[in-house]
Amino acid sequence: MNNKYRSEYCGGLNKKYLGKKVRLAGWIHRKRDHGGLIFVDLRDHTGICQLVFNPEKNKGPYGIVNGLRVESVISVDGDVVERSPETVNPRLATGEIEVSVTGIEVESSAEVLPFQIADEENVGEELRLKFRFLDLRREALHKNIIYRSKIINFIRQHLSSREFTEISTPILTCSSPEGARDYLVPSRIHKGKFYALPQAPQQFKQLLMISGFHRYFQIAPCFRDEDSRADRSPGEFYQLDLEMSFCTQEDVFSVVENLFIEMTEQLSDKQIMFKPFPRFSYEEAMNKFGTDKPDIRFGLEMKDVTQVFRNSEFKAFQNNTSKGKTVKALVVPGLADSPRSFFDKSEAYAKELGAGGLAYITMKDGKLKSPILKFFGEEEKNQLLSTLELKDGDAVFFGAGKWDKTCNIMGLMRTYFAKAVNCIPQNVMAFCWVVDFPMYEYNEDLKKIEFSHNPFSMPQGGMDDLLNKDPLDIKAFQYDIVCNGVELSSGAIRNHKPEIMYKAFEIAGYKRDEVDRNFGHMIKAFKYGAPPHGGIAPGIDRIVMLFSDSPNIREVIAFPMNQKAQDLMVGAPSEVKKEQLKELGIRIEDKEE
RNA sequence: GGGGGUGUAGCUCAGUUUGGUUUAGAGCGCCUGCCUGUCACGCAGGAGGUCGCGGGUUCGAGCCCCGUCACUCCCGCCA
Repeated sequence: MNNKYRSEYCGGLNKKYLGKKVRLAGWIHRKRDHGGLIFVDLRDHTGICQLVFNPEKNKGPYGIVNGLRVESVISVDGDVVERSPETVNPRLATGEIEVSVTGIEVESSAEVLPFQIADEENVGEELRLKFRFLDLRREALHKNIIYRSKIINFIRQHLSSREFTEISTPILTCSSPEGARDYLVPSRIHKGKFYALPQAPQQFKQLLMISGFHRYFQIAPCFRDEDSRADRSPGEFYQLDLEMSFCTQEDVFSVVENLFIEMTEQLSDKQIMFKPFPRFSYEEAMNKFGTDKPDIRFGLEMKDVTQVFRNSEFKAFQNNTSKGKTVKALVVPGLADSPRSFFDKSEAYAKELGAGGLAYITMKDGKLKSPILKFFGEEEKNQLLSTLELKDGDAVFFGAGKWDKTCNIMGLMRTYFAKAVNCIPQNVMAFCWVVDFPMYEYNEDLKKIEFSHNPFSMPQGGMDDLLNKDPLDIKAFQYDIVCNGVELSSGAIRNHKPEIMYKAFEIAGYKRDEVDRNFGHMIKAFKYGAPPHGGIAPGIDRIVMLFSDSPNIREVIAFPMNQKAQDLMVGAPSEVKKEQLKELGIRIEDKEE
């Protein structure tokens, strides 16, 4: 690094350099002009160092820096000198010394910036995205991107030393009928035909297992043309895609748990709440937490009280005790004394989520209190008390209706109350596995049975289950890993047996020739000797988000798109020249309503 | 496609409750001047506004009403 621009980095200077001549290069972070003396905080990627420009000692450099704005790029020569004790800045790593400048070279003089780099003040996202190269200079974002690099580097080293081979898979591939909307790329050579960008390297990684690669991973770009969320960037994102051959579900769990535990311990100061990671069946997760991505940093588990109201006079509950319906209770300590307005507000939120209402009972001085209590018989009250184990100060909220919808709503209320009573611990990682996902689900709109996840997952009972069980009761070797209520990934042990695959597709309404047409290359591959295999693909962006406590996925991506899948900096997507379209055989239809 | 929030100086915001203080304010930034120990330097002065856009109500609209656009959060969607 000793070249014409610099001999040292700004952040590395200290008393050891006293008396030495150094050359530094970087950005003018701040400038303090005292008339007869100018201080400059010079910033490079390692930190900040104070430069002093004194016109009595070196008139030239003083005059030049005097005319520069912040964020201009300079290279300076100077002497490292000790600061007098009263001028030491303990907040700066280099605060004991400063560089008395003897020469300066202006590499780039900066215009007035659209927003300030040195300030931490919030700037509107639109402007930040438009000037992303400036936003990336700011400490918060800069730090995140470096952290992301560290995480990815850790993953590479960890997996490479554990028999995993990193292999790239195609970006231009072919559209598949399942799943998300594809991004299409027109073919010039084959007019009217299209490549698709991969939604995930799913098929390729399975083919790699068939190719005998034992264990594969990749930091894989994935493309899905779906709408964004705070934790879901539009268009493109990255997965840690991994797959293992001759493995069971346990083997995958072991590798992934190990990875996340070591990553957390080595790259963060966060505590892992539960080791090994707890496991919940899909059904259990729904029943206790009302979601398939439970946040287990806090308790507040839901309890099922359907049986209590089987013969109740209270019809609002009794009507929801038949098959497929449920009555759920959520006990929240410390809310019994809340004002009426709190309960009203909570109910309003529940209704927003689609609940009919939000009945509640409070427990105070050993007595139950509630507007609905008069509808309950003595036996019901006793059963409730024993089921819910109510303590003084508790409030219990009820939800009743169809099982999945009610679980869902009460699950969201659980999070709502957790925030209300402020019982979510910070700086912890609560990982868990959700297992035993159903193989199929019933689509109410289309009145048909569909795959609930990946069609290539192995049904737990194999061919036997497919032949003999109610499809909706069949479980798959399909699992999710969840942390702090964020779904990091889905994974599965795959179905490597063609006959079971045809049968699985048949149940979802695909005829044999349809399967051959859409997935023929996969089936064919499975016929030439396929090892049992399985894997998982945690989202890199979400991992970095969790580790860096970022509220938003754009905070961990160097050049993200906005909510409408536009890159405001380069202006993508953009129109293209007529000639380009013509070459591709594409004509744009007039926009019409 | 649907629902919520936001939109006022280059940036971050106040002003909107209850329409009427004149020339719509503040901090930061910017420009000019002063300043040799600051580190968010300080001091003095100055420039900078289609109050997102369009329409309406009114004697009068940044403020009320309708529409629209942009950004954002959520639902749908994302095996």
